[in-house]
Amino acid sequence: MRHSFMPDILPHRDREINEIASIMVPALRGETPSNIFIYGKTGTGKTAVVKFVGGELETKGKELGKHINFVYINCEVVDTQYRLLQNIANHFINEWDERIPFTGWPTDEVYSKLIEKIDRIGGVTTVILDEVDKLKGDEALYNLSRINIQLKNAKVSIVGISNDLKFTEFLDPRVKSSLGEENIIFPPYDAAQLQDILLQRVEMGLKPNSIDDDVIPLCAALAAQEHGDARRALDLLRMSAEIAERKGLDKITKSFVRVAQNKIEIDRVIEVVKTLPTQSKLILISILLRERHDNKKSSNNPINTGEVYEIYKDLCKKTRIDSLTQRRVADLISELDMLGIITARVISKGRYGRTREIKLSTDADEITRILKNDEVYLNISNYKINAQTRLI
DNA sequence: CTTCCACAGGAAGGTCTGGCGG
DNA sequence: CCGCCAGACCTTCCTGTGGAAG
Repeated sequence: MRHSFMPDILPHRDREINEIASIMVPALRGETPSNIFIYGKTGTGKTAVVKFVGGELETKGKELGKHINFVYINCEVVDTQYRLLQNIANHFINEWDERIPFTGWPTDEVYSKLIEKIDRIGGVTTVILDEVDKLKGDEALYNLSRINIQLKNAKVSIVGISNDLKFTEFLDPRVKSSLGEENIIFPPYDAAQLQDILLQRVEMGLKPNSIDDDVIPLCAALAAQEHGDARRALDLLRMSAEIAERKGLDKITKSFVRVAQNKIEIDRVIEVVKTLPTQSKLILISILLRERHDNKKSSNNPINTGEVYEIYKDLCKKTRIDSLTQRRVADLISELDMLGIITARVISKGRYGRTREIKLSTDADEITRILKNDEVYLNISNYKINAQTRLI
């Protein structure tokens, strides 16, 4: 039930599979397929579909005695030109071949070695670049897209996968046109489709009758809200199952899904808060202090940018950390908003100006717990805010 | 209808770091 | 080892603005 598991049947992706297959199929005749660019949000099945089609073509190729190779590279891991070339080259390793070291060679030498290797093997090689947007610099893409010019005996095509629709906008135009010969967009799954995906996995992974009827619709609905992320849907189901198992129960119920959803959310917040840079932490703590002060008085006046900045400045003074300008702090507040740990909405108070209304989007106690052992927080935790929103 | 608050948020430019080619 | 450059991170300066109050 892990999302990394790849089933033989990918529900609701027939159109995409056919489309990609029909673009790639010239490879079976030894021709170069067009380069493809694939877009889609996380958990829309991009990687699964491409790997699936790749696998099918590879076996078909073997039947027909054609050389068809697929090289899968995740650019988040392999993010420089050198390592990209090295990785592709080392994919075609065999016992009499030398391995290209992970550092030390000039880049062009790796490049020519790669050409030599691909040429010797011949046939059609498809390089799949997952998360291409993570690749540093477009030189690598440029070189790779022109590799065919130097090949005598082999063909190379490229499949780029990205979840950033705007990725190509700031790409070298030459790379853009050569990579974007074919564009495919993976739409998000809707709730009904997610249900089918979950049902398929349930059949494979769970005993019959171990699941309440309303569990799958709930998982699907929650994941559909999360831009139709199948990965999220599977995670929810798997975690609910694990929770049930840990409790020694043999039936998954709706309430476990809620717990799982909550846990996923908290885990995310923990991860984000822990890795926040010092200044952002201070800002978050300022909001936290202010919110706590507010609750105590049970007066519920909203927090705005100016207030946060005042508290923040006080905190900086007390901890002898250089304070940033309000302009910068405003940006950091937007950043916290984007990370989903606070919500900051622009409102107008008429005569009394325009500002952003800031709220923690996670429970204040939860955040306090996360920060409990934090170095920055420890120096501050004993401060409170008085009626004039000054730090005491 | 006008005023005017308390910022939002764009533009441009400075500083620092880290990677890279020579 | 050095100079160069991109990109992250900030500052300074700025213009723009929703809507309650007058």
